Amino acid sequence: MRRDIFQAIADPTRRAIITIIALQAMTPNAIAENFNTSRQAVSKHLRILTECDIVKQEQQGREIYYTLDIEKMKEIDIWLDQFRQIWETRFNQLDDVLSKLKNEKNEK
Amino acid sequence: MRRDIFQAIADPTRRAIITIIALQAMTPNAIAENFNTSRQAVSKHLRILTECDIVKQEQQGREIYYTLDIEKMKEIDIWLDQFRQIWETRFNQLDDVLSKLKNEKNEK
DNA sequence: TATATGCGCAACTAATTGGTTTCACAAATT
DNA sequence: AATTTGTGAAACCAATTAGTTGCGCATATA
Repeated sequence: MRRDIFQAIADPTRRAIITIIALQAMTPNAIAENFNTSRQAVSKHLRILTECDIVKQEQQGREIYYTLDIEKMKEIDIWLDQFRQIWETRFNQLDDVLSKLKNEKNEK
Repeated sequence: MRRDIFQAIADPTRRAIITIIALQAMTPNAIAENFNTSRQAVSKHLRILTECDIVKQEQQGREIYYTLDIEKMKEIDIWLDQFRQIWETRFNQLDDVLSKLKNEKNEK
């Protein structure tokens, strides 16, 4: 089974869970109450997120609090870098076009 | 079937295809030659990427050139914004700690 | 005109997914 | 001590996935 950050964020329910536990630690029950899913379904997603190694858990009595390991999100950011380079290149090209137009105007 | 950008980048083969056609337009055959996959497998991935609406195609005779619609990648970037806010907050908190330490030093 | 090439697509397969129902167990509450 | 609550996990299911093989069709080449 593929267990990486891209697999983790592929499912919309999982993305919602990620968004919630990014801000505060939460129990599976509390997460399930936040949107239309059963506790068990949330539990399964949390298991997958754990296997993807992007959540931390802390036991308090019989409750287990899950939080997102936010730093792990940077891996996606890093993958996006390759496009950012192109975005910037295009921007620079647009910049070139603009300065050319400016020069042509000045030369008149 | 879920057909969004997150589904598009969930598969590693698809991520490789995305990376290749981000830089230059390519035919399915040419893409397949670049890594260990059959032409048909690539074709199926291109179909999914098309359904996810992140590729453009241009027919030239019997060849079809596929390119990435790079702008669509920004959707991922936008989703990451929520974490970027937290990253920055943490950075600012670290900043606060540092300036406090500095002040304490000065007070001695 | 006959053959080779590039492609999409349908049919099939094994594996994976996302969900449910049911259970067991530990911790809290009565 | 009995009951309720919070949880993980197993068994099951329908749907989806990622790949293969084989086909048909249009375009290029001989």
